[in-house]
Amino acid sequence: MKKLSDKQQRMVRYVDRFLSEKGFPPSIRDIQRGCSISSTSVVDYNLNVLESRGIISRHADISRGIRLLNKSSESRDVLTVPVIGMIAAGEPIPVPTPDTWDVAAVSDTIGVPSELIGGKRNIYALRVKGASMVDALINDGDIVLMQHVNAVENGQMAAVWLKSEKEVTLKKVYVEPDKIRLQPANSQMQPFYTESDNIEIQGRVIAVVRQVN
Amino acid sequence: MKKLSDKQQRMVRYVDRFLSEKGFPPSIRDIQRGCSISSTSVVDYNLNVLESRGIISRHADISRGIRLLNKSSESRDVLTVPVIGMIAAGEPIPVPTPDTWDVAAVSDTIGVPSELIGGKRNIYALRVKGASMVDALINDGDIVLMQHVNAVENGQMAAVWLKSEKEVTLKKVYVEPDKIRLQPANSQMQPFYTESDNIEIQGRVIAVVRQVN
DNA sequence: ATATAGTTAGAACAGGTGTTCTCCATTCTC
DNA sequence: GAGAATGGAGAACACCTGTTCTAACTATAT
Repeated sequence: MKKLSDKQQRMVRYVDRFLSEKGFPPSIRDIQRGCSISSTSVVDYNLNVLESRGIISRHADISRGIRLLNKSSESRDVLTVPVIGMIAAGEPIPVPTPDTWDVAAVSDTIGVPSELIGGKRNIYALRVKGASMVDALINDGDIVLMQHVNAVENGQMAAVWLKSEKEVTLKKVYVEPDKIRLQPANSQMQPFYTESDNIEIQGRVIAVVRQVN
Repeated sequence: MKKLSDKQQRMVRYVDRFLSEKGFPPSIRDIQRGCSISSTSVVDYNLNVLESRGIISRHADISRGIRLLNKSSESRDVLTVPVIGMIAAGEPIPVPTPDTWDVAAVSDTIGVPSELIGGKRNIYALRVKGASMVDALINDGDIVLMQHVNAVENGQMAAVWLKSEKEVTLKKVYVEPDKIRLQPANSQMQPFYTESDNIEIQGRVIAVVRQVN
């Protein structure tokens, strides 16, 4: 990939700054003035070069129809997800209540890029306590992003409450004839089988975030 | 505060959707068509109402000069981190170059809440390929946030290149008399010892992000 | 009913803005 | 040096688009 000319780099920076300061893209004549370019056709020419390199996208005949690509362009905002409690092997996980969504009632929150959540609803977070989830490749202190659901599709990772064992575990859930197969995320580990009426789906695992040290 | 009319609510939703889908604001005639409004002057009229209520801001005589206000307060900062390659057991990890930070050169990026990074510099991301890192509780497909450094403090998790084994591994690094101890994150696993001149620190692990399913 | 504020319709105007055309300058290749 | 490739200048055109004007239509209160 050939390097961008000095002028083209200035233009990209200008568009970026303009966009974040004003909230809408610059017109060609804005770029012309902002980058001290003598003619609109020069701007047009270089914008076409930038588009052919996939750095921006343009929309013909649309004012300010410039868009910076490569910028995780879609909803690059952070959602604030409440960390409503701990998850450990020996106890059921906390369940979100209407109260939980009150800003005041939650002591801890975590910022999450909205792309990780992808529009899902009923999202909350739990902090993992203890090393009982290592077979799900989840460590002590990790944050698990959960979606509050009562059932999951085959193969989805879920927080499962084992009634007779009085234990919660994070496993991929497969419904098989007459029984349930709980498969650890670590494929080197053995699956676990149990009766369908021994389990209770407490939530679906959306993502795991671990901050090291 | 008086309630917004049905039409005004539709307009706000339309602007929001348009903005996140296209990356630039709609024109008045876009809104007119999108909300099935009969006249541009009606759009103009209601936009003025919305502006006087502080819901949007407009810029006179500027095409598509509409901006949604309440969004800025919610979107805390996300850093866009380049995903510059893969990390696998058998090969050295890609190292960031000045080129890598070029907007054009990076194909993939990930949004990360700035709190995860905490002001650190030289951050990049790698996608994990293969299951060779399970003893670091890292799965195939996980994203590893790295900091480009040449040395780490005792006990910090690092990407270590083992020269004689020709292998990269993610371990906690401890300097001991005459040798180096590489400790897996999974405390149930055994540490690995090697000579100090057999290793090369390629970067420090900042965080791990796993998106499930 | 009358008045008033709020809202809508339709059209036209004027400036903003993307586009394009022609000519020119520089650099590189052969 | 001829020619191609790249980049630039200036102007003009045509459409996009914000704005404005007039007239009419609701709704509510007087």
